[in-house]
Amino acid sequence: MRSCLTSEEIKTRLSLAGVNPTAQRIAICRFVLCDADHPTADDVKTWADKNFPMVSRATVYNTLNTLVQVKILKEVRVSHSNKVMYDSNTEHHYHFFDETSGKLIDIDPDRVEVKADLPKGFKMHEMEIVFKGKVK
Amino acid sequence: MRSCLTSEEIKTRLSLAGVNPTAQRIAICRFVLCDADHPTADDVKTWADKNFPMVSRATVYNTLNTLVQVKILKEVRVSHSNKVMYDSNTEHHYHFFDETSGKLIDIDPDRVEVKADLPKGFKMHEMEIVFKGKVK
DNA sequence: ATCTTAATTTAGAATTAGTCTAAAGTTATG
DNA sequence: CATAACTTTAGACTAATTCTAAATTAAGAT
Ligand SMILES: [Mn+2]
Ligand SMILES: [Mn+2]
Ligand SMILES: [Zn+2]
Ligand SMILES: [Zn+2]
Repeated sequence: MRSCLTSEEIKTRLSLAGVNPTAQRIAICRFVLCDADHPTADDVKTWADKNFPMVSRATVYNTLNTLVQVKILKEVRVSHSNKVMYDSNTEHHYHFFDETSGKLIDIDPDRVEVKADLPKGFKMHEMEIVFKGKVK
Repeated sequence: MRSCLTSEEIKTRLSLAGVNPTAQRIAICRFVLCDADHPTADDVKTWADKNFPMVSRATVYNTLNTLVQVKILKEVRVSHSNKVMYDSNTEHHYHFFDETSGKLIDIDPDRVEVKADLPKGFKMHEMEIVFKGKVK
C-alpha cells in the first residue's frame, strides 16, 4: 500500500522516534509501513518467516508494541475479530469493514461529518468509527 | 441497570427466541439483562460463582454465544481491551468509553448525526462509533 | 410412569493470542 | 579492545475462549 520507503528513510523514522534501527525492526517496518494493509501480528510473523527468517515471535510482538508506543503504528480492534490489527495510518481516520473480504479500508475523515450532542460532563477527545458493509 | 425483568418475562424472551429456558440460562439472562452493564464473560462467571454457583465456565460462554446468536445480546470489542463485552442493548446505539472508569456508556443515536460520503461501490449497513474521553 | 432420545451442562483439556524470562547476541561508548 | 547497555531469541507462561467427551436433565413416545 502507499509508496514504499527506502531503508534509509525507515532508519531515519525509527531514529527520530528514538528507536534503534536494527535489522529486524527495519524489516518489520518495511512490511507494515509499505506492503501490508492493517496486518495482524500473525500476518507479520508469517511474512517474516518467508522473507526475513531471522525474526522471532517475541521480536514481532516487541517491535509492534514499540512502534505503537512511538506512534509509528496504531492498534485497531474491531468486533468481528479477536486479533489486534496494526495500522500504518496514524493520522486520524475511520474504517470501512468489508464483510466480503474481511479487510479494513481507510476512510478519509474529510468524507465524514459527525455532530454529537454528548451528555453534560462528557469530554470527548477521540472518536472511532467503523462502517460495515460490502464493497463491490 | 434498566428495569428488571421477572423470571417469567425472561423465560418468554428465551422461548420466543427458540432457546430453552433452563435455570442456568435464566440466571445468566437476569444478570446480563437486568443487573450488569456491558459485562465480560468473566464478569458473568464471577457473578454466577457468588449468586448461582451451578454454572460452569463452559455454560457461561455457551450461553453468551447463544444469546448473541439469537440477538438478545450484542458483542462489543474495543481497542482498549482484549475481552468481549456483552451488550444488552441490541438497539442501534453508540458508546462512550470513559477512560477514567474503563466503562462503556450507551449513547443514544438520536444525539449523533453522521453524514458519510463513502466511496462509490461501498454499501454500508451498519456503523459502530466509540467516543473516547472522560466523564466528570 | 417408563423408556428412549435429544438437549444441556460440566470438568477439564486444548487452542489462540499475546507476554514474560533468562540466556545469548549485538551495538554503543570510553 | 573492554564494558555496559540494548536487542533478540526460544520457549515457558498467561489469559481468553473453545472444544471434548462424559454425566445430567428435559422431552417425547409408548
Ligand atoms: Mn498491544
Ligand atoms: Mn463470541
Ligand atoms: Zn486504517
Ligand atoms: Zn451499549
